[in-house]
Amino acid sequence: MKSASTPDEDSTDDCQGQLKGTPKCPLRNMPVRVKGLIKRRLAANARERRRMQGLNTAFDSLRKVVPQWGEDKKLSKYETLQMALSYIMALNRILSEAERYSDGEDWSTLQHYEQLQQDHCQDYLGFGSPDACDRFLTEPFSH
DNA sequence: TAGGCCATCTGGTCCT
DNA sequence: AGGACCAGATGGCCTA
Repeated sequence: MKSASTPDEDSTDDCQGQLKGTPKCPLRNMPVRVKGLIKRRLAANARERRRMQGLNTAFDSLRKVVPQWGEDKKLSKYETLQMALSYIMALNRILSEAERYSDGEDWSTLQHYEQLQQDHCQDYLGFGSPDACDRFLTEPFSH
C-alpha cells in the first residue's frame, strides 16, 4: 500500500533512516549542521507517521460503531465520516421522537416504534428502499 | 488502463 | 527550538 521506503521507526542514529535517492548511510561525512537538519527531518517524518497512524486507529474505531453491512468492503475515510454524520442525526431524531411520544400512550406500541425506525432509516441514512432499511435494522452491526 | 484510495514525505505555520 | 497540525506532491495497490 505504501510507496516510499520505510525508514526505521523513530531512530535518528546516523545510519538509520534514509532519504529518497540517497546512499545507504547518508549522514556519514556530512557537516554536523546538515546532519542535524536531516535528523530533525527524519524525526519529524516519524512523528507524522505516528500521528497519521493514530488518526487511522480512530477511523477504525469509528468504523466499528457505524452501521456497515456487506462486510466485504470497508468504508473509506470519507464514507465513514458521512455515515457517522447520518447515523448520529438519525439516532438524534429517533431520540427526539421518543421523547415527544413518551407523553402519549401510543409510544408503547412496538409497531409504532418500528415504523419510526423505518422512516428515519430511509430519511437519514440514504436508503432508497424499505428493503435496504430492513436489512440495516435487523442485521447486527459489524462489531 | 484509468480512477479511487491510501501511506508517506515534505515544507509551512502556529503554539508551547 | 521543537512538536503538532495541515495541505500538497508522489507513487503504490486495487478494482471496474
